[in-house]
Amino acid sequence: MKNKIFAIDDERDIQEIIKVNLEKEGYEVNTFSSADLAEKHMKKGNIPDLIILDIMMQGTDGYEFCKRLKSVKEYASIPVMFLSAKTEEFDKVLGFELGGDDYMTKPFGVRELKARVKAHLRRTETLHAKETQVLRYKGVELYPEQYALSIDGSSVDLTKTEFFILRIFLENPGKIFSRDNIIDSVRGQDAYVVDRTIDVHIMNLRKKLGPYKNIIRTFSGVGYGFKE
Amino acid sequence: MKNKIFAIDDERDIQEIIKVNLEKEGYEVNTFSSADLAEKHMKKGNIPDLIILDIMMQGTDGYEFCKRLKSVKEYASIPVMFLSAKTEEFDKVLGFELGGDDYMTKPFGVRELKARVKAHLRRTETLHAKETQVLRYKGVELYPEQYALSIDGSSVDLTKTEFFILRIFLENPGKIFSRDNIIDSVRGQDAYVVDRTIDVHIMNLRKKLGPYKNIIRTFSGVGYGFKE
DNA sequence: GCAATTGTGAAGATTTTGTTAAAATTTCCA
DNA sequence: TGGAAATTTTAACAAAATCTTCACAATTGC
Repeated sequence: MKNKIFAIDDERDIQEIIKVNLEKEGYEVNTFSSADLAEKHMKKGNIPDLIILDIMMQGTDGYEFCKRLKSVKEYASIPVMFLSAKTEEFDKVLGFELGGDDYMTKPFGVRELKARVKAHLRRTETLHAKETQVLRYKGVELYPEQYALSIDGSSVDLTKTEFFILRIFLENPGKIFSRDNIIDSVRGQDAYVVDRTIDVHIMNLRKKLGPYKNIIRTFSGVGYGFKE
Repeated sequence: MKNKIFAIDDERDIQEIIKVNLEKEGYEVNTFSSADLAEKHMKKGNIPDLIILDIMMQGTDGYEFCKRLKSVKEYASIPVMFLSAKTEEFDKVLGFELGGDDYMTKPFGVRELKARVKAHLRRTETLHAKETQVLRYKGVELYPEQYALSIDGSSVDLTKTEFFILRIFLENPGKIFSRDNIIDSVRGQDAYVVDRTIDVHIMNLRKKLGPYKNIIRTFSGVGYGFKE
């Protein structure tokens, strides 16, 4: 999923440079000419993954906005990169003191900006919990990451081959696979086995599927498939 | 608890400036004149919370060191701040590409350095808190900060390799790791060992797990994993 | 009904893993 | 720094798990 970035700066040119370049990197970029506008947008439930923030602006200035942001638990973990014409060390230190995560000075290099943005997002993405994928049909659940099958909640062990066969079925409901198709996707293109071998795997799979054994259907003369 | 910082730079003066100023802030600072020395220290179990890294050095240079660090799961989350006389945008971008988290150019302002260090530690501390937590499953308790394992209350010594393997299992319950996955997270990306080597580590681990040896399950043709 | 196709149990072949001991490497300590 | 101890890695073989085949029974489709 695309990472969302807010660029808050009262100069249209800067907004454009940031937007164009970061979108080229595959980010979704929203630009705002003031912190107040950005804040309004966030209150509507539009939460960015990173904020690029000018300091001197009409209305709420960057420092103030950052400080406010970091005091709200929901927003505190969003990285804030200051981007300002203020080059004094004092200004930078203040930015960090108020909770900022980075500080770049104008004029800035686009490539450095992109690199820094990427670095911050890299660091935060581990925080975002990864959800495990599941292939499900009724009480049958297959967890690709875990090579595991659960039938009505209780787990069943599969062999590697059984796992791959069941997976191509669940990934392609309705599709019928010939025995060649099946063995190809499980063992690679140039593996040859006797047809009866696949039948045996199917049989073993059906045994393990218990009450759901009929989700694997036989199409005489054609092959096997999963059909609801 | 004090945050530990490694400052790696071949100039004694720089080392001193960093050490003195950051210690004033309450950090524990270790200085090294080469990345190789720092790495040796880390292998002994001395893990910093942040690394300040020069680029041009004798032996392994900063870029190379950073890249290697980020490829080892154990070290990947440690923030790396480059501190270099190389001011070209290209150099900065490269630093970030290799997994760096920040880049300051020499000469640098001490106050800005302190502010940036603080910002990085602020960001990682929540993550870090989780990392030093005890990993527990039934009577098995793993203490990440001391390579120690306790089984039903009595402590068992683990070797470093055993510790890391057990840890990735306990951190990812249900997930299955191939032998390559395992050795990669323990030794870094481009380490090659024979498959049977991992089996031996697993066997030794199981012996030490005593009554809980079966929490490490074998998935034939796939790898190993921890499953409740 | 009959030929073709599929289901099934068990035996055999193959692959994968477990285990031991010894070699190579690293770490530790005097 | 040298050498002992600890650790990691490897090789060789045993054991286990998995896959494949075969023979024949059961089923399907015309």
